[in-house]
Amino acid sequence: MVSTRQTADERRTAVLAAAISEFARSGYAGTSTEAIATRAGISQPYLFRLFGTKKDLFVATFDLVADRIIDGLASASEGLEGDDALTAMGNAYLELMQDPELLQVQLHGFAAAPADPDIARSCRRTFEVLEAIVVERTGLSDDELRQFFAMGMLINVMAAIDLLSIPEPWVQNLCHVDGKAASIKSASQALEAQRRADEAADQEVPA
Amino acid sequence: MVSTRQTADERRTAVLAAAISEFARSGYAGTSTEAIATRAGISQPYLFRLFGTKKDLFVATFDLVADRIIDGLASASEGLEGDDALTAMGNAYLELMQDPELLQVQLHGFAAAPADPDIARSCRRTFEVLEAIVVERTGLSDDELRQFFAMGMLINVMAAIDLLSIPEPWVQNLCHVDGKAASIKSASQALEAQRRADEAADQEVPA
DNA sequence: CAAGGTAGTGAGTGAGCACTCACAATGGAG
DNA sequence: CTCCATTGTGAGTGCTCACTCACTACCTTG
Repeated sequence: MVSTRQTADERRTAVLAAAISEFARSGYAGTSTEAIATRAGISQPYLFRLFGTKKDLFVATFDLVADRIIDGLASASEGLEGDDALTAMGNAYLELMQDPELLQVQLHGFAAAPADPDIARSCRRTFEVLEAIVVERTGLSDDELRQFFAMGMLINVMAAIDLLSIPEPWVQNLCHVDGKAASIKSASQALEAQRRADEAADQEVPA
Repeated sequence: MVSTRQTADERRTAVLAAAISEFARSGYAGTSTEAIATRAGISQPYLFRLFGTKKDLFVATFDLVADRIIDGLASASEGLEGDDALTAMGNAYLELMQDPELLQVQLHGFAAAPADPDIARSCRRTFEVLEAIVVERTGLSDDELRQFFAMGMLINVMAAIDLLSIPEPWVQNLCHVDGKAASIKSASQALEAQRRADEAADQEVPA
């Protein structure tokens, strides 16, 4: 091993990065702590020393993802207000599809909420904070606010089921969002590339 | 045992009913076949005889849920067109929150898609069929179509994280959909009741 | 260089899981 | 009443998983 020692905090951020990738793919119940530890380059016992419990790690991962998304929207709309802030935030959320892992982790959190009150709490908190910042920046009406969040959830799902890489016409109807076809197209290519990489990785493990 | 023998098909529908409940709560990876078999009142080996594989059972469950949702929208909008069909379908989807299990299964399917191409295929097929029927009945533009689906995904997530039972003001902003506060309110009460029943069930098992 | 705290792991452990096999009960057809 | 196909199960099997314990390697401070 060439690697030297790191501080616990450095390791924690490395573990969280690995956890985002693994949880994004397989969700809370479907991901093993072993897989995360291996990807992070540490032993599995040390992962437990750093995070205590698989659930604690999942909640920490989910919260980190939420913070990143919130920061993304906040910084994209910095200094703007009204419709300008709205379109800036919409574009920012759309660009998250280029790194679909964040959206997939969020979706897995939502899905896991019925089975675990701690996860449910984190989900609600995410919504609450997002709602507050969107309202503050855009002054949206309830109806528009709801539509904004709804579009976000649709984007989450489209990232999860990889709709953008499907060339059929009914997908086109759903996906050229607000004339932002260009940004979605590039997101599509990034998605496809990652999908391929993931499949390659899947082949390797069983071999 | 008082129970008499049933045909395999009767058992299969009983198993699917049990699977909807269990998968809704804990998702594909988080649900054990044992739990489903017990709830369906059969032994676990027989479940495998009836469905072959856990994944086959999950896909069958997901497809059944999709069919129910599709049938619900289709029958609600029967003989209507344009805006009438649209609001009828919207209301029908909203009413699904009274039985949130269907929406939760759907969400778990979407979340599980990145990890499994068979599940992903089922998810896309669901979208494709829904898109076709909504377009046919309502003649919606791409933009409106997208908004309709987006609202559906938001409702899925709201059902999963149990937003309706939260009395805080920021939730009110999101939830009194299109003046249909009444229908959402009643859905909320149904949700809360089930939530309580589930928690009671959770207490019993460990005891 | 000694001491002590922090980073890090090898080797488990008990429980739970998907799935199997050999076998039993049941009911209808002849 | 007797076959026999179909329904149904008890008792595993091998594997994976979350989590633990006892221990070592390293670095800093005095």
